This record gives sequence, C-alpha cells and structure tokens, in this order.
Amino acid sequence: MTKGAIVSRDEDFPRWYQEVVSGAEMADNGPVRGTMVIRPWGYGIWELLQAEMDRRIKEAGAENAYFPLLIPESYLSLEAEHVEGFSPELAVVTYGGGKKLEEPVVVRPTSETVVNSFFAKWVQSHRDLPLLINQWANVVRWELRPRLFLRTSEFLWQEGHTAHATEAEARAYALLILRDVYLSTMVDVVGLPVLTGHKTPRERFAGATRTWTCEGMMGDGKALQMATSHELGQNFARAFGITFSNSEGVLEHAWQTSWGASTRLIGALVMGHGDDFGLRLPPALAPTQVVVLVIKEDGEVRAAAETLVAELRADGHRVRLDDRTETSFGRRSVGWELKGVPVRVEVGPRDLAEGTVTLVSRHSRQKEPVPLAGVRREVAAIMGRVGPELLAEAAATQRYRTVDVATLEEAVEAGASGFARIRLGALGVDGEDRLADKALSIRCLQRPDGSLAEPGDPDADMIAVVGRSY
RNA sequence: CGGGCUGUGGCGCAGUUUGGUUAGCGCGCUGCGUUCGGGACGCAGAGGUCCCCGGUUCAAAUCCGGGCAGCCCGACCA
Repeated sequence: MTKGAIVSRDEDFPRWYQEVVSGAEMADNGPVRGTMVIRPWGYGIWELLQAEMDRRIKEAGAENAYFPLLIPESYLSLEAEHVEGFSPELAVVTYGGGKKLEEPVVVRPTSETVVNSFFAKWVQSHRDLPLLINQWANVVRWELRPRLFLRTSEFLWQEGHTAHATEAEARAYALLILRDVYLSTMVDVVGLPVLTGHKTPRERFAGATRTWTCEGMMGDGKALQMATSHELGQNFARAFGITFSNSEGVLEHAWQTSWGASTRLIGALVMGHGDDFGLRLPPALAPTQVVVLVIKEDGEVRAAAETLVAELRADGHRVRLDDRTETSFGRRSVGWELKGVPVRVEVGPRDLAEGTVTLVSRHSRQKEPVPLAGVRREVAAIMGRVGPELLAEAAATQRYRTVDVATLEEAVEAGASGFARIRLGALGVDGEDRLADKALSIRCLQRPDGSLAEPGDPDADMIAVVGRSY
C-alpha cells in the first residue's frame, strides 16, 4: 500500500526540508500520487493555525458546518466554468457497494456545488440572508505535479460559503474575509507579509466573477498564493436555484462568496522562514514554544529544570522538558532547532554553579547566560519579539526582490527572481501569454499604492505584480 | 502530452564506458564498550530476486533486443 517514499527532491527547498522530522512527507499511495502524511509536529502547527483562523472566521460571523465528501458528478456540470476548471483534476468513484453506480460521484475538489445544493433549500426569504457557513475539510485534486505542502493531491483546508441579498454586501464580505481573516492571519500569526489584490480572468477561480488573493513571497523569490476570497456573483445561485423573496416580495437570486486557505500555509511557513538549520516558528504556531533541556542527569540540575518548566507554564507558555540525558546533548539541541522551537533553556551543572542557565533563541541563534531569577522575564521578552522579527526579515527580503518596471522585457527579467510591478496596460493585449512563455504569471492586480481596486477602476490602470509561482 | 534522465539492502549513491573471485560506500538499524555543555567514537553484526523477460558468453549489475516503472523541467493548480 503506502510506499512512504519522500518525493520532494527540489534543490530550491532547504536541505533539511525532506528530512523534516518536524513536518511531513509525501507518500505515493498506490496510484494516487502526491498525497501527504503530516507527522505530529507538523500537524500541531496546523492545529494552531486552524485555531487562529477559526477564531477570526467566527468573528466575521460565519459558523462551522459539514457537507458530504462525495458529490454527484452532475452537480459539477451545473456551473459551466466551474466544471471546465475542475474536470481534469477530479477523482471519480464509479463503484459503490459492489455495484457500478448509476451516476458516478466525485470526491470533492471544493464544495461550492454540494453546499449550494443545500443553500437552495435553506434560503427562502431575505430574512434567511446573509447565510455564512464555513467548513473544515479535506479535498482531493488529482495534481499532475505535486509538491510537499504546496500542492498535494489531498489537502486540508477551510472553505467558506456565503449567500447575500446584494452584490455590494457580498463584495464587502469577501473583502472582510480577505483582510480580517486572511491578511491578519498571514501577517500577525504566520509572520509573512503578503500582497493583496485581485486575479486576472485567466487566474481567476473557475466560476467566480472576481478572485481576491493574498500573495506571499518565499525565501527564494517565488510567489505563493496563500489564500483566496471569491465573489461568485449570481453564477452558482442561478445554477442551483438559490432564490429569495426580497422585502417587496419579488424573487431574486442570491449573491455569493467563497473563500479558502489550506495546509499550503504550512509550506509557506517552512519556505518563508526556514534557514539552513531548519524550521523557524513564530511562537503563535509553535506546538512547543519553550524547551527546557537537562544537559546532564544531576539532582540539582533536574530540580532547577523542573522548577523552570513549572514557572514558564504558569506564565502561559507551551513548555516541554527534555530530560533524555541518555541521548547526547548535541543531538537533542539540533533536533529542537530543526523543529523550530523558538526558545531553548539549557540547564547544566556548569552554569548552575554560577546561578545561571543558557537561553537560546532559535530565530537569531543567539545564546546568552541568564540568571535563574531573570529567566521568566527574558523568555517573555524573546517570545514577544520573535514574531515581529521574523516578519521584518521576510518583509525586507520581499522589498529587496520587488522592483517597479516599465516594459514587459524588464518584467520578465525581474519576475524570474522576485516580483516585478508594472502597469497592466503596459503589458499589451498578449502580455499574459508572453509572460506564460517565460514561466511567469500575474500574481495579482492592485492600485499603484498597493491598495485594492475599487468598483469602476479599469484593470488597465492597475499595477500587475508579476512573478514565478510554485 | 512535449523535452531531459534514472532504475543496485530502509534511505542516498558508486560500480556499467572496457563483462571476470564472495557486488561496494555513506546514513540508518542491532549488540557491547568508551563518550555525552552543539548532529560522538571504536569493535562486532543484520539486511540485496542489481526493475522484468529473453538473448550473447566459460562467465552478465555490466553487452544486445523487448517490456515495465519512476524522477526532473513545462502545461493544470489552495
């Protein structure tokens, strides 16, 4: 069955990436290529990320629900663009209960179709709107070229689906999610700066009228789409018959949105913050934030370590005691470093004789002796600055690799190693095709000052952010 | 579906050009000992239908023919 082969061998990835102890591996599961096994450490990161996003989603008013994994094939074809967009990457089930099915069912690649088939029943009156639903689920897309975390054939995500009475309300909600859920999570939690903007028709979600996106830049200058929020117009409402009586008693089609972010974010975290020594985690996403290492088995050392663990836990940190003294100190510290634990407290007899311990912060790899009495304050200080410092570092990389250009030729050159900003109108009618020939794409469109387009802004006046995507 | 390339212990590879004893190396694994303040070391050991089928030959991982599988670059994509 599972061969368990690690198939990511990309040179661009950090050396340690495929042995990530800390993360996951891709597995060939029979004929299913590029599925993913997430080990406990990586899954712990996902759980924290999930909690952060879930809180924001609920603050935005959406509620969690669950819809079926298997979708009748005919549902997909109800929305023309949608089916065209997803057909090539569908996994289709043709047998069930030992019999050939009358109608094949597909494993959801996304749930617009099933969700909306229920929305059609749930929505009758304008009083039923807005309907704001979120689902945490797994989806399957038969990818031609999987890449660990960034594009796996099966992934975990949240997908939001909403229905509104007016276009303006739907748009406002799509933007609320973009800013208050996604942008906020990327910047404040993951610690990666992202550009926001909308997609060109070519890059737009199949079935959407507008796709808003958060585009991040990884350490190597390549772009990664980290989350998207779509305005669906009335496309799905028409296809699935989602109608409501407005306050005048007139029947109208609902205006909808959908939005999602996935385990790809773990990949973004790895690619965005990792260094040659392994993963670097912002404290908010570290399953263990502080590890207290007993360097040598010794009564006093152990007692001091256990006291520190208790105190640091009382301060609200996620703390773990590493007293596996039968394993060499070097091996243990390297192991925690690979996993990206933000702070290590190393307790040994030599320091203890001086009344100190050694604190090491992972992101800067700086070590310093700290008196026992000052450990709590110092740990709190480090925990407070790791996130902002990681963000600042990533932002500096992004700034350094982003340039304003005037011609397509310049965009091709700059886009190969970062972001090239160019007025869309300057690319010409076949600009996107010519970029595609050079493995480049327009990541997003935004106003010259970086803000989002307003209704009525012509695309030609927008700045196109050109880059190489994963 | 185009363009490159590769199949050899669990993983990564050498050996193939020029056929020749018992197919090597690193990592990992098992045991014992010394170590343990930054991925330890020594000794002993386990583990292989050299992708498959056929051919040439005294002799094939190596040469010839035919299959099969996989990887990388592109098209698709959260």
